[in-house]
Amino acid sequence: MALEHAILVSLLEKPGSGYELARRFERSIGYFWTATHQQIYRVLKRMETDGWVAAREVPQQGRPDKKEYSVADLGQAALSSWLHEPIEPESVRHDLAVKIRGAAFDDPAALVREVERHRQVHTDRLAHYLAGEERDFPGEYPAGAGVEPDAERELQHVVLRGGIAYERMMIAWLDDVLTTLRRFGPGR
Amino acid sequence: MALEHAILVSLLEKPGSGYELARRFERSIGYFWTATHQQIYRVLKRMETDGWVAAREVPQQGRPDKKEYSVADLGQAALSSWLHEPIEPESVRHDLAVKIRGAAFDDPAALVREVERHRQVHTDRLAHYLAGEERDFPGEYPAGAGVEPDAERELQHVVLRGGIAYERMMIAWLDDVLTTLRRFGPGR
DNA sequence: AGGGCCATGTAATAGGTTACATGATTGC
DNA sequence: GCAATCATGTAACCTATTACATGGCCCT
Repeated sequence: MALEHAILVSLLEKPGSGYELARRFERSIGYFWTATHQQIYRVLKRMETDGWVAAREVPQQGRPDKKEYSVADLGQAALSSWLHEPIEPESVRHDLAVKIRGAAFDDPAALVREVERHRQVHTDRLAHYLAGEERDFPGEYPAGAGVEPDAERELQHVVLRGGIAYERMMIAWLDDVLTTLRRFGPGR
Repeated sequence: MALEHAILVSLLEKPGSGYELARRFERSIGYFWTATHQQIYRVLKRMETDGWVAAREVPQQGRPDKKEYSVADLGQAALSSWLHEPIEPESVRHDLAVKIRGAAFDDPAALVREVERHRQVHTDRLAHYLAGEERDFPGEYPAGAGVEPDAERELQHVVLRGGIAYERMMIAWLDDVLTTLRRFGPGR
């Protein structure tokens, strides 16, 4: 119950078309909330009907025209009231944890490759986050250094630091998993 | 596409009724995969029709009879083939991260309470995990000590260690978030 | 000529949530 | 007497995924 809100945040950061939003949901905001273009177009249409966002036709040369959406007053209000709600206890879905527990009833060693593959994905993501941090927040430290604070920037940065901490934790844990799995020889 | 598999793993660890499964999904396996009783009964019925699980009527005194489910050969095979699939890139849904980025367009300081509440939830979960670890895996170390390995036990333990690492990471990150939010005075 | 990107959608299906429903027993 | 726990389900609705569909431009 919050794709709408993720879209509002993304459009406040920068107005854009459904297509552009779909691309953002493949990177940036998409690391914290996934959505496909089909979903986005559907929700965007409803949000327009409800007056949360306003569309502006932007003619383009050499490309199809696009509808650039931006947040309307009603959308801003909807976001604000969502931010003030105390809800959501985070529902989790860790396929890999289920697989690891399931491996006890199959062949634990057969999971090694799969876990290694996941480890690689997390290593790549970490590298990607760190590169983004160097690019967008160079020379900044968590505690700031007397510079006047820019909420949008700093909050984006703290979320990014969360992503970095998550990837580091995952890599360390997956190493633990690999050590554990390797204690069980193949073909058991 | 894996509630079935989570149920199979849980039933392999210990056969049980739909009700009992629903309770397990509130703790233990539920920390990695959430499901309500309605969902479980529906899926369990389908799994029975498909021959993945077998039900046994267990008469009880002082309580309604229950159907105890256990994994059938077809279910075991289905689990095995799922374990050998290389899939799933983990779809994420971090409401809080979206909220934090959204707070830049509202009142960052108003989020402090919400984040503190989340921090408390994670602190409680960590304490709960650590208590479970002391109870179920006393005196064990990640690298074992020459004892013969029991796959089911050790894999449960490594998953639990993942939960512990996750909660610790979250607590540290939420502290970082709080420090950042507090840099923006109230009523901005 | 073919593949990839830009741009927007519809349709069918699967999965998940919320609300409603029933009924017995145990403990306060 | 009332609430909680055990036990099982149905129905309606909302969300999300997968497949299908179109069409022009740009680059190799």
